Amino acid sequence: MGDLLDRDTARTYASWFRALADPTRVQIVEYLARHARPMSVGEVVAAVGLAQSTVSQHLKILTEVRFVLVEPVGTARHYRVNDACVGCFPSAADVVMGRPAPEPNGVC
Amino acid sequence: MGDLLDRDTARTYASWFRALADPTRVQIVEYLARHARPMSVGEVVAAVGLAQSTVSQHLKILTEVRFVLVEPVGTARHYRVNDACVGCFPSAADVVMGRPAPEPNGVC
DNA sequence: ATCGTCAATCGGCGATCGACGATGATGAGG
DNA sequence: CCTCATCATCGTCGATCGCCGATTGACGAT
Repeated sequence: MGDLLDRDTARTYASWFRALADPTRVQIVEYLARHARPMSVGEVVAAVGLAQSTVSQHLKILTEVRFVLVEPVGTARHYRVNDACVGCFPSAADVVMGRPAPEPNGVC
Repeated sequence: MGDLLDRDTARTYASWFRALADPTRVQIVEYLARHARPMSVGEVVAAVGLAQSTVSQHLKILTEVRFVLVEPVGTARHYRVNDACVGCFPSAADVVMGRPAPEPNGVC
């Protein structure tokens, strides 16, 4: 076992990339980004044509890494892309250079 | 069913991100990158401390998107990071802007 | 030709994923 | 208070994942 990147750092990187490792989530993110205004779950459901519970799960995964932000509005919840994260989202170059992964919990 | 990013484009993006969506693969890529010279499977096995078959599987996934290149050398096979792909690897900004995903099969 | 080495592939196992329907929680409006 | 609307959560199912040991295949050396 030679010298490797810290397992924790690798895990953090993996969790970032995993957020976009599903085609439906890619579509959801692009959809949220194109319509600049925050969108409700129902709108996303209508867009992707999957069950509401499925969309809710995907949005949960995206918000867990703070790549998507949520704000309660009445009985609805509005989701939008975290513009700060668009820039800080790890790149392949970050991995190759062994840079510390951006912490999803902290400020991006 | 509103206007969405093409499913194929989304799938291609997802396959890119999936390559780095596992901590072991992140470690392997960083390991290959740091030791600039092409490395054999056995060296990677010794580094990560997993079974040879497991490492072989990970390397297969990484080479399928051409993010890692392989070259047969005698009975061994040498793996290295595809430097061209380090720059072309899709970013979160690419997804947000709905840009066409780089084709893993073509020239990066 | 045979043996040893290196790595890909196969089959299996437990864990996780993506999808669904059903249920539960919360807030707005009558 | 009750109802409706919106969304999260739960339980389940089949598919895939990550890992392993064992086998197979390809090559170099004896």
